[in-house]
Amino acid sequence: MKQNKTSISSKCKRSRCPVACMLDILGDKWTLLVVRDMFFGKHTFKELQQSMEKIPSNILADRLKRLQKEKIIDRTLYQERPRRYAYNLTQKGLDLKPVMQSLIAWSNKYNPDTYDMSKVK
Amino acid sequence: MKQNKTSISSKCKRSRCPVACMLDILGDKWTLLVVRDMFFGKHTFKELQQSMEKIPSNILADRLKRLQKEKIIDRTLYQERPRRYAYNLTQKGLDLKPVMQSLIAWSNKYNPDTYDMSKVK
DNA sequence: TTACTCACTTGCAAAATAAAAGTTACTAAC
DNA sequence: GTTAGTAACTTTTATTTTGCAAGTGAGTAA
Repeated sequence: MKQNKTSISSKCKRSRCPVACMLDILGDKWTLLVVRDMFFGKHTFKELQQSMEKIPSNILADRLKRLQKEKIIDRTLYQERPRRYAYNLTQKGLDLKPVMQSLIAWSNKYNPDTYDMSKVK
Repeated sequence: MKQNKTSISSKCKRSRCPVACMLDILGDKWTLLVVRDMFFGKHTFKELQQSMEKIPSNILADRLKRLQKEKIIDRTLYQERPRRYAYNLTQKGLDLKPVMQSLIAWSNKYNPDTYDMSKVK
């Protein structure tokens, strides 16, 4: 047990509120972009690094570790010699789809400059 | 016009992707907690400051300014002498409800330590 | 032997966040 | 009219996180 501030669960950093706990994991500018890319078929470090927002490689490495720790993605060796790894969404990650969809709908509704992503289905 | 990196809209900081643009506004640990509190009837600086995650007052002030700038909330003087202000969700803010709901559902599904928020309807 | 690629890691400056204390406008109590 | 108190912020300073550039290690290909 790490903290005991009148018992906040070990999996919840600030409170037991579902919104707060979700933000403890995904609340930053990059993590959901990595998840988005994986929904769109990007799986390797390089592919993720090349997407248009140009995530710094140290941040990408850090976020991939966090996402693995949270079991939102997993990493598998898909090729020995040379070793190559593929990141994939777990069921927990795939279940973020409704979050992605609603947030995309909101963005499209209020920011006409954003493009259509109807590929996410 | 601020930037012109082969034309990224002035409202989109990193790209025109709806996910990225949403994260440019709401992608941090606190902003959506403020929105959550307003969905639950908190309207004054003090009420927002007192919620259980204990947001630092400078961060709260900053986020309230950003949310106003983005027209997700507005600020009204509800009492002269002494001056008191109330923050309220605009329609744009209210339209974040599906995002909140899906994210709460995801959190509840995968983190059993999070509590029920069925009040958000 | 040299050049190149992928998947990271390291170092350092810049920016954002956190905690505490301070400010302004006003009311209420003594 | 002086002291105490409150709401809504702001300021200061220290700590943490981020961003950029460069570097590393395992392996391939020429």
